[in-house]
Amino acid sequence: MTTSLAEENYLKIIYRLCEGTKEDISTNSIAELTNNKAASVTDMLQKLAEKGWVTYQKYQGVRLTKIGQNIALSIIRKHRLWEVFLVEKLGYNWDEVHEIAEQLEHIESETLINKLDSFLDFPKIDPHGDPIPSQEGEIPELGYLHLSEVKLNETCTLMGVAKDSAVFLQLLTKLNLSLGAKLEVLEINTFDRSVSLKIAKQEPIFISHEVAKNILVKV
Amino acid sequence: MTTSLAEENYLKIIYRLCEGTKEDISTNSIAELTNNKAASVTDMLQKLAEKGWVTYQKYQGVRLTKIGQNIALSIIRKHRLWEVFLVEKLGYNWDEVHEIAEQLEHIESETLINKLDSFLDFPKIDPHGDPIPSQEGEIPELGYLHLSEVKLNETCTLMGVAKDSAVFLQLLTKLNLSLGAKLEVLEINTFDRSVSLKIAKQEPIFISHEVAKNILVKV
DNA sequence: ATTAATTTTTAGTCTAGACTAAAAATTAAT
DNA sequence: ATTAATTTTTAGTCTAGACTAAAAATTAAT
Repeated sequence: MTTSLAEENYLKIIYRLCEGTKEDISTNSIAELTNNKAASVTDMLQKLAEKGWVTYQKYQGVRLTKIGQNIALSIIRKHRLWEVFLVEKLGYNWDEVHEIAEQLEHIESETLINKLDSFLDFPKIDPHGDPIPSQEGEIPELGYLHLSEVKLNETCTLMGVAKDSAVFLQLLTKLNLSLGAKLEVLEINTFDRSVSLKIAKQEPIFISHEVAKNILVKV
Repeated sequence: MTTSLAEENYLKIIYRLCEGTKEDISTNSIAELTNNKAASVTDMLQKLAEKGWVTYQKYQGVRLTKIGQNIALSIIRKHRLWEVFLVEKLGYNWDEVHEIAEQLEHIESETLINKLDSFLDFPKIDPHGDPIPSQEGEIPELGYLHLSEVKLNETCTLMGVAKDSAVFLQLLTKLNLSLGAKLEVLEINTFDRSVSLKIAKQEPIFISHEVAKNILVKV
């Protein structure tokens, strides 16, 4: 069965919302991320349920079925592989690739994405540190922590980001925070949970809790 | 102004029909290539005229305006650059890339296509020998002949094809006819205008007029 | 346990881009 | 120069996927 562009976007967003919660997903939360009104979401959920890609009960929220998950994972796989291509081969920065990959992820060709995978030498993570699902939909659990969870005086390595909006990524770049950076938590302010950080041999920098929450690290 | 997928496909096809004729383009000819009904085409032509991309007079046919031409050329540029990418970088054969490029040509990003161009080292022709329009919409006139126009005993070089359906390209591949091949016209049969050909040092081969017509050569 | 607030769904519209059937214009044939 | 055949357009529908406003269900607050 084929999927329309709109359907693919819904599935992708529902997948994202399902991650990290066992709860059913609310209509409103989907509406927010798709930039649609709740009524439009209800409409689409009924169609997706009809096609067997989500389980949906009126007023009770929605979850992806196994098939729905696989569709979502294949879109995420495409999105992340294209991001690697854009950064590695075309020389884009990590904050510039999201919108273009949002378009490329909908190109439909099984062979294309596998040839691309091979051309890129089977990368395991995208330019933001997010894992790339395999062709079978396996996605390695990397077990990263949020920088905001790291304890005082511990050291860790920056492995990825939990958000890839351009402004956030540009801020990290400005602060010299890039994938692989070695970090040491020098200070955690109890008042606002802002963090003072040392990056390798540089002068300490200062980041808000909001930023720390969206940085993924390995201790 | 932005262009929808449907609009882009119409402009591309109108461009193709405009090439090689000074006549206005008929509704039916567009309907045939877009796989739509004539009534749907009329509808769209009115919209395109409204937007200033074609000049259209009821019952009198249609032509692209300068703006319409530029849009069409930018789509063709994208199509052909992606084809080069698919063949050169991902290892596709020339008969496998058309459908995928039909999707990729609609990806919208000025920077993307220029970075791709540079990554591919500014190719001048696509894998079928078709010229790639420049960013400014310049398209070099290559002045190729159809193989069917070459005279008896003349030699020429295969520079491109006038059609890129998979079956046609597969036939050429089977006959060992590829870009750059040196050809000699050994015989032209007056009955059906079929042609006997010598390729470099190989045994002569035999092709129909239909095939000869769709092969582009430089004498 | 009601009532109020919030969330979700239903009912009814709208637009792009397709369609069919019928009408109108053009072109071809006598 | 009419008439017949062909092409094109108009008028009216349909579907996907959005919307608003109102109704219904759920959750929160007394």
